[in-house]
Amino acid sequence: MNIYQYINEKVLGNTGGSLEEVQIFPTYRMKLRKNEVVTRFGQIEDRAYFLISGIIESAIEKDGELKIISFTFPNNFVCSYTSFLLQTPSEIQSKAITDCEIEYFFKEDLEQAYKTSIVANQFGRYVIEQLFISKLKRENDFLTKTAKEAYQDLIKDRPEIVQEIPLNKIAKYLGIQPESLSRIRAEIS
Amino acid sequence: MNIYQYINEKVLGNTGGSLEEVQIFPTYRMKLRKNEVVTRFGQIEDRAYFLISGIIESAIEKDGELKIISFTFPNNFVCSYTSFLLQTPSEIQSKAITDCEIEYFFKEDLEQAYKTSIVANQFGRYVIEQLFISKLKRENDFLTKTAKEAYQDLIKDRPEIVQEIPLNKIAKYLGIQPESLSRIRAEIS
DNA sequence: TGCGATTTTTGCATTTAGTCAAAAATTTGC
DNA sequence: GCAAATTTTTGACTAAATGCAAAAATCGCA
Repeated sequence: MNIYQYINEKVLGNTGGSLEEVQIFPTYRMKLRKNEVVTRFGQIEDRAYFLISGIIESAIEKDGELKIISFTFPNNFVCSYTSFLLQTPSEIQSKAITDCEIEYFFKEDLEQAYKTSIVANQFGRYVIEQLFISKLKRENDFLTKTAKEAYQDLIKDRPEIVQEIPLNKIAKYLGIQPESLSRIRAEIS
Repeated sequence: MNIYQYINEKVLGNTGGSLEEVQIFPTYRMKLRKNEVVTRFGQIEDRAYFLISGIIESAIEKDGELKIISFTFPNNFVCSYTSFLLQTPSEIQSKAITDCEIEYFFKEDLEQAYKTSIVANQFGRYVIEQLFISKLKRENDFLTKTAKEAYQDLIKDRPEIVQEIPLNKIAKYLGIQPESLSRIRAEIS
């Protein structure tokens, strides 16, 4: 899937047909090698990326340690959103953790599209709605689950993460240390 | 401030002028007494609320205990967003913790406006963008701060919460027990 | 003003997660 | 296929937060 297909299917709910209506801004493609950084700390984000293939991790940094806020799988967007939206320095770093293929577009072109296109606005709204819902779920998890419950639910709800991502990264995503996750795993089995 | 003024100023960036363009759907008003519930667990949300005056808390429930996800102050929206967006049963309960005055509108009217109005789409996008940014900040807090740091930063960054909200609710917002917050306070002073 | 309800604090035993160090297991690149 | 690098596990100890119970302080309002 590419961005235009995403808009056509996910945003507009079409199951095929012409993609003319959804070409609301130009898009570009690039490939990333494993470990290549997509968006850097301190940088002002002027693009948003759509993941065609591969996996990207997004992390924040505290006292020299990385804390992971998300793993992005294909057919989803990845971006330093706060930086993109407010044009502030990014506190998020996104890195390819496998070879990736991505499609991207520029904030400037998006803003231009927003001025005249309802579809563009529906697109921007839809993407942020989905992201917001995922963050609400995450807040819920932090408030209500022990690390053990969170890990068990991750196995159930997001098996792709447990299968594809090393445990030390999963720990940093759950907000605990790798040693703690290792002990939780020992306890479970 | 009311919803139309919010759209005119915050979404469109106007500093005055006619409100004709921003009357994209009908709005309604109501008053709430302290402790009155706005949105209930299990209910499918068909409205979104804009707080004119007062304070509203939104909470989720786990093992009979409430965990607070937000305190809403005037000139902000409050809603069971996941329920509103996906039309699923609400996992969030919102309650007036002071007497409140609120303005609200119906999802149906919003959806209708989305079909034809760019301003409506810009409005929906803007509101969710702001909420998303606030949840990103909260995720950052959960991942990087100890309870003590979180409380100290709350005093600095959101003094209105520390001033207006009882400590047991603040604790449940920070993800800790009231006893723990009490000990943190004792330690600080 | 005073009394009951609520909120906040304190004490103590327990649980959970963190830290640091090092061993074991696994993966990666040549 | 093997050595180096990385990831995962284990051990001993420490720090942080919880649960429960009860006392102290504060609030609401009649």
